[in-house]
Amino acid sequence: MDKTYDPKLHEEKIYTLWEKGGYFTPKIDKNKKPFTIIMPPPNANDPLHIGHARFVAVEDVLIRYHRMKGDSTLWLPGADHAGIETQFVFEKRLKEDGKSRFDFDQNTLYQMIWKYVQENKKTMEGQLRILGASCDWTRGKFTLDPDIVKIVYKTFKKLYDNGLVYKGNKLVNYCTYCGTAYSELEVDRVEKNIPLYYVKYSNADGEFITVATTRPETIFADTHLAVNPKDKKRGKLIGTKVLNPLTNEEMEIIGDEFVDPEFGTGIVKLTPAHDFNDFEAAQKHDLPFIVAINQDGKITTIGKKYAGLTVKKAREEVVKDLQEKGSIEKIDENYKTVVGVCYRCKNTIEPMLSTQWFLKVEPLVKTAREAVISGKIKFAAQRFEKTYLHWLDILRDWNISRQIVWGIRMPVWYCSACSQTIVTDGEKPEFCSNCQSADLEQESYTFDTWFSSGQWPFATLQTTQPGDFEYFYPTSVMETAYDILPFWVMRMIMLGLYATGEVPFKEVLIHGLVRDKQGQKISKSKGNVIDPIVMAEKYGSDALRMGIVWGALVENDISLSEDNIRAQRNFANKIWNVARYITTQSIEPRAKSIEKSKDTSKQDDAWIKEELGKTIERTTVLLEDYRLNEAAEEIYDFVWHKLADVYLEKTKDRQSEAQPTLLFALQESLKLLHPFMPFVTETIWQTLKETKGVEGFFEEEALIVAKWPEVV
RNA sequence: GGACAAGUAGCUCAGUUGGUCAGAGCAUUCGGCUUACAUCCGAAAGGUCACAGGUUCGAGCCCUGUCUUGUCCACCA
Repeated sequence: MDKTYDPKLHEEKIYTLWEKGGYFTPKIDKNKKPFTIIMPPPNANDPLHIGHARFVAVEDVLIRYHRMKGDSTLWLPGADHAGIETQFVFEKRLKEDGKSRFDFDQNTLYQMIWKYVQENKKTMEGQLRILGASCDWTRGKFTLDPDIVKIVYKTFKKLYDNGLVYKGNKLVNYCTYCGTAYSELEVDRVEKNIPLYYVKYSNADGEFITVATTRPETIFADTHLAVNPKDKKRGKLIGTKVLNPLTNEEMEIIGDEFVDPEFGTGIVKLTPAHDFNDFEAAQKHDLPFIVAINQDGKITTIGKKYAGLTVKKAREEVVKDLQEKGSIEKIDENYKTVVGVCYRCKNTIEPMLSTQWFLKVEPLVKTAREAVISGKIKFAAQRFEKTYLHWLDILRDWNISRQIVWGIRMPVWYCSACSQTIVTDGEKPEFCSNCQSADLEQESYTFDTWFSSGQWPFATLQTTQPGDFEYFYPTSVMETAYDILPFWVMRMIMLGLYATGEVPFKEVLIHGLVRDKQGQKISKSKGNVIDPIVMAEKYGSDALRMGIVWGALVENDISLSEDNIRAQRNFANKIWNVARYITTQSIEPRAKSIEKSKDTSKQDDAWIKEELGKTIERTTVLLEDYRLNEAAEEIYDFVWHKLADVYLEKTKDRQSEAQPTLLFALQESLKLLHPFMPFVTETIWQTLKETKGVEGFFEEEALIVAKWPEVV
């Protein structure tokens, strides 16, 4: 054994040993308990980042622990095509080459992205191996695998047939830069300083009222104003008419309680096609929906002289014109308001009237709520239960269609002859079910990525091996970051329950974010990125993983510093040297040894065994409780400060006699530490197996499948 | 405007139902190249556990209020 442990010499070999040994692939055994984690499939558009390393660290600990406990343990890996995310990344690359997505047709673009994603997927899987993920590659799935897609289609058809999916022309959150509609979850709210314009609206008699608005550029499309009917001052305006300051068309003032008399001037201009409040009010009062802004973010032809201008430009022009007419009473330049921006490109989201596919969430929300309240699904950290229920409360019908290329195209066909809509489970119908025409065209929209990944737990297990679904579903733990709780966890629960009648997982373990040394969020722009692969190469995967787990409770954010990782590298070296000492030192009594009393020796032996027992007991309890950081500290403390610092030192002059105890303590320590630091522990195990003089120890063929220690 | 966290040694964090709970790692100081490891060993220093009340025989741990920080939610033009 070398003087220091060098991860580079061992990690790759050890991983190959595991993978070739088939240890990651569980056998379905009715006499054993299954333990299943479906890996949150990393996006196949970028290399892994430090956040991925955290889920690997946490999930692999659980997986290896359960495997050693003897459960039929499945960790199912995957890759996510990550719809808009990937297209966004890919378009950036196109832009670097001076191209855009509009230079290609739908199929060509799809093929190009496909190729790009396949390469990334390979990289990503290689990185998971570097990190030591003991997942079952024979069951690996990709979200665009044909059999997965088939299941997504099936679920969609079922939802459609049950009346839970509908196509509707509604107000949606539309990003004119990404060129697609989103659900409300993809909209970020940011506070912006936007001027509030006070615009005068005159009536035929020359009297005027003032309306406050942040969006003067849509004034030409407005047909109504609104006040609160309970508003004593302005209620009497209801039914009266004023003139549109831009078009001079008559506008009626209606009454609706959504208007806050205290805000602005207590009078609101209604733009039903571009504002959620106004949309609702317009539906109630049967008002017209006039589209003022196109999906390309420019003013429509209705805007006449403003037509074709961007929203920003149009606003300037309109304000200028209104000012010339003397219609602007004042401008509050310091007004701050919250506007929706695209979570991806950060540009302003335009509420737009658009025909999209929606999922009725109400019945799904009901069962999803029930599953958690009844305890069928538990959150390891209870506080997230509240967050989850809150999300369910505010959920609206889910827009599941996206106007992007990269994704699963919706299995919907339109008849060119009679415009019949036909939904299938994937196959193109031969004829129109209504008029028998064969002239059918497929919907160009793709599914929201989360619609398919929401089906991931059952879709994967239904397409891996026969019997998998029956045996491994519902899965044991869903371990993922808190920022995708509403996007993913909530949807998996809703869709899992709908499609299978069972919960997709019994427990949700939420982990926090990885931050930098100062607790700052990690981002490329801040330049504080920690590359997990670089860290693994520098200090070893074990050190990285232990460093991550060590930091804080799983559910809390951790501040990761290189110091932290280095400390764990040192620890890996420590246990390596303990093994080195025990097996390579002369076990003959030292010349200068002092005779110790039998009693003292016995006491020392009993002490280390007792400490070991306590460590095993505590570690096991802590692991069951997902308190990985404490479990890690427990083992660290035993190995370093009890076994090495104390017992090993105390027995130096009687090593021969203490050898069985030393070997036993080392063996059990390796087992305890293995889930956290799999490479160094397995390396030692494999080395010691070959070593003479350790008969009766390290007998299992590999540590990864050695039996978890029990207290004797 | 709500919700949820967190405020404990210089730094990053543990402290599970109130009674060796005042801890760990890193950093610091002092002394050691002791034949497993200098990626090391030995020793030390360092906190009125945000603040103010309260419950209790006893409170970082429970209750009330305040302050600070962070995150999330929210259709007020």
